[in-house]
Amino acid sequence: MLVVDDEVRLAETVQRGLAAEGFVVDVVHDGEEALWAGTENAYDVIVLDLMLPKLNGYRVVEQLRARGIWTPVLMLTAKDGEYDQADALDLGADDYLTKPFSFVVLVARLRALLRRGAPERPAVLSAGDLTLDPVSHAVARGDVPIVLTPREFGLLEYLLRHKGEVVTKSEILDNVWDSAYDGPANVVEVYIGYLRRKLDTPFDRKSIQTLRGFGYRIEDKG
Amino acid sequence: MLVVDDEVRLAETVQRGLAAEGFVVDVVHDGEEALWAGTENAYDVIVLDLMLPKLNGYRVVEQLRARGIWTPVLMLTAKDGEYDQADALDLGADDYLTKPFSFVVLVARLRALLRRGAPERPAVLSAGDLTLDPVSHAVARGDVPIVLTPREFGLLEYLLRHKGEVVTKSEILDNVWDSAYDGPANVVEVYIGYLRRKLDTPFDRKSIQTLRGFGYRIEDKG
DNA sequence: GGCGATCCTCAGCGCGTTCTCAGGTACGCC
DNA sequence: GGCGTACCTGAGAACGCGCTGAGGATCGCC
Repeated sequence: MLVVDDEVRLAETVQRGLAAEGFVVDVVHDGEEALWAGTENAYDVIVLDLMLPKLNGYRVVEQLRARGIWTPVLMLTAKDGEYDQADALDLGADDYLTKPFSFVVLVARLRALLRRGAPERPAVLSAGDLTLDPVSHAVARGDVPIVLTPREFGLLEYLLRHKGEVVTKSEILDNVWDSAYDGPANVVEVYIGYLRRKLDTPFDRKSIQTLRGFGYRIEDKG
Repeated sequence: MLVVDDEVRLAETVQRGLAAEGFVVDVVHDGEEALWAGTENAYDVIVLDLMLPKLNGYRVVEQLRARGIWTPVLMLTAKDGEYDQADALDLGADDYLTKPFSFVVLVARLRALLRRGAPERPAVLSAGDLTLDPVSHAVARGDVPIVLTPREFGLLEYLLRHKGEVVTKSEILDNVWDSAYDGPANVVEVYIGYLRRKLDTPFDRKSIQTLRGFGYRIEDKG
């Protein structure tokens, strides 16, 4: 468990109390340390103050989620406005607690979070061992990350969202390219070519099938 | 999308968040309104609190299902006892989420529901063990996929859409070939030949029958 | 300004698809 | 069985789709 709070004494108190409850607790005091610690270690839960030096709690959660880290986060907030709570939840926090809080409530909420386990990740698109995470903009073949340009990413995302279906070149142009675009449809072929090069070498796969006269299709088996 | 919750502020927060995700959201605050709204409108998904004035969530789902309305329902429950969740699913809910929930989880679950509910593809055409899926442009004899050219595919699709009927060559020319085509009607014979070769070998079938002087017919038994 | 990354255009080529044609085959009728 | 006609099929030519490499335009960054 990780506790992040810039009020050193409060953090230490919480740490001692949680240790007494049987938790193993790391403590850091600013947003950058929190991000680093949260990225490097597989905590089961993170207690995160909203007001932090260097990087506030919002940004820490945002960054963690963007990196594909879905450790449950309990947000501590000194304010109690509706917006702050909503913002926290929007950004991917799983629960929040308004300061000042009672220690037993904190423990109860933490236990609840642990019981629920890590939240289900937002849908990750996939085809075989090829994965695409729309949230973190990450693409990988198995464990090997693949770097795509924005256009390539958009094209692959569209194909994966229509996995198993045939998509025509004009459908692709309508949905992946700007509506103002009216150049030759040949761009699609070019970008399919780029994608194939990145997705299939050196993996020796044929991710994207051409159906001559119809369009393209990406299959579930990848 | 319909959100039903008697906690007005929470409902509004959820509405705002979902709107930001691109959903169109109606909100009501008690069970009777929910039932009415759910009956009158064809929502793609309903988010339903369990504890509601007038008619609780269980009853709403029950009533909706009894009326033949199978809109996917995600149930929100403040309790987290095993029984409640099981009850919700028994009564016809499609998923549940325990309060408090994180927003990203809600969105992820909703997307999952929409994905699950959506795949109602248009009917797959078939004749015996021969299948043709207009969406994926896939043709198969049993489990064995068959690759067809666009012209062959169009011809087979037309025959299957008139399964059991006799279609004349001129009908085929009018509907499968471009209207500008005015060459010899012999092309139809040629393509029937291509199809037979691909569909019947090595399967030893006679998919397409010739009715001399009238045209062709494809039977249900394939 | 130079440089790299990204996006797009263009022309050439390979090859799959489409269609034509001619000759062979099978059906139906007398 | 013989004949006419409708249908089938193999070969090959013409066409056009899709792939690719080269290169220009634009933009952000050092």
